[in-house]
Amino acid sequence: MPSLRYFVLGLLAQKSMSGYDIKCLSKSFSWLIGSPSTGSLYPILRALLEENLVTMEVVPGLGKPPRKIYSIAETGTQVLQAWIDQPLASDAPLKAFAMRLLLAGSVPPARLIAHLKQRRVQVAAHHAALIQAAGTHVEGMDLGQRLTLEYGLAMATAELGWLDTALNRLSAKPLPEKAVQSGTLTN
Amino acid sequence: MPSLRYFVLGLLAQKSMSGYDIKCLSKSFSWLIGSPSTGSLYPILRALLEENLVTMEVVPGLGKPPRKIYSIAETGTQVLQAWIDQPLASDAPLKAFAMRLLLAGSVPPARLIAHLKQRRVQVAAHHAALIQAAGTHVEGMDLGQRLTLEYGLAMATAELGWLDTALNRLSAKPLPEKAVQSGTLTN
DNA sequence: ACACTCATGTAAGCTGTTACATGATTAA
DNA sequence: TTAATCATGTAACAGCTTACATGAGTGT
Repeated sequence: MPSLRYFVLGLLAQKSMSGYDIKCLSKSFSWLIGSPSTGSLYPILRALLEENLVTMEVVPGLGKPPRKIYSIAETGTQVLQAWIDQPLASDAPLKAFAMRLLLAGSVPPARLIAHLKQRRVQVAAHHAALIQAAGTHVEGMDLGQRLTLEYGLAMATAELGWLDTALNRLSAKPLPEKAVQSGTLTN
Repeated sequence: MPSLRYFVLGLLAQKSMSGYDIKCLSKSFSWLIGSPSTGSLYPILRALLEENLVTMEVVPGLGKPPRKIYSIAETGTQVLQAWIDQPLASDAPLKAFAMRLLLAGSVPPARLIAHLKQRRVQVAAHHAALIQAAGTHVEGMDLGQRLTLEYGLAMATAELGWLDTALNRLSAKPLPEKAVQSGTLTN
């Protein structure tokens, strides 16, 4: 589960980059994923290099500090694939899913669709659990619990909606399952 | 930033409970918040007790193991308030917001509204940043980046929508007199 | 007989952050 | 000259998880 390690490896699979580049790129998605600190990023890069999962080339900067450009190696792609192939835990947080989503380019289309479908099942389960929680003990719930429940439902509904549209776009055939009403996510 | 510590304290502010109760309750919201492991929960409870932020009473179980019921102490409410009063960081993850939302019962209405407004501003900023990222370099983006961007936009839009409805509901009813006395509430 | 829920706790370890340290280049 | 961006790195530590350990009752 050292997810950052594989996340970095995955980014290098998309494109050869320096540690600094990785920081900048992940900052764009920091709301979902959070960007790694230098204290974790650089040691990870060195470890990946020592294990021969990546290669490194020093590119002297033109009026800038020299940059260490890392590229994924053959062993690295295999290790990455093995990591991506194992499904996410059912209680995986949004962050873990978003991390894998960002690596979609390294995933064969069929597997990508499988991942999204699996996520759909898990989010639907959490959605159902929240609805059930709302039904069983609404009486004894305080303001915080009620607000959080609503918030969770809104988020889950939105995610289900997005997953459905994304799946429709990515796959030619229509979904056999009943589509979720997505009126709540319009704005 | 030992958020779990204050989260536990906050739950005890809502209602006196045992460690086990806290685990069960937070499991209901585990998708958003994640439920603390025993390895963190029980040591936290002991620490809170030793610092006199909570009190403890052993209730012998009837045909069940005895339970240790923790209640918040006066010092605890003060410490909790001080923690809640400081605003969330602008890059605070969804999880951090949901944690505070669950403690809404301990927050005076005016402050709760201020928190939601502040969150709205931050989510709107991230939403705008994603849109801008989409505009500036759509060309050079791979599948993963495009999907993650869409996903982030869908989530941010949904959250903004929920925040707006929640704010409308919360600010509608309670204001017979002037509820606003400090300028920090407005945003 | 076996496994599960209720209920507590500890020890070792992993993952990641904070804060520091370096140094060159460019803009106010 | 002061600060900011680019670019790399380390050491100390915080925070949390995993896995283990205990034990009574309850269900199959």
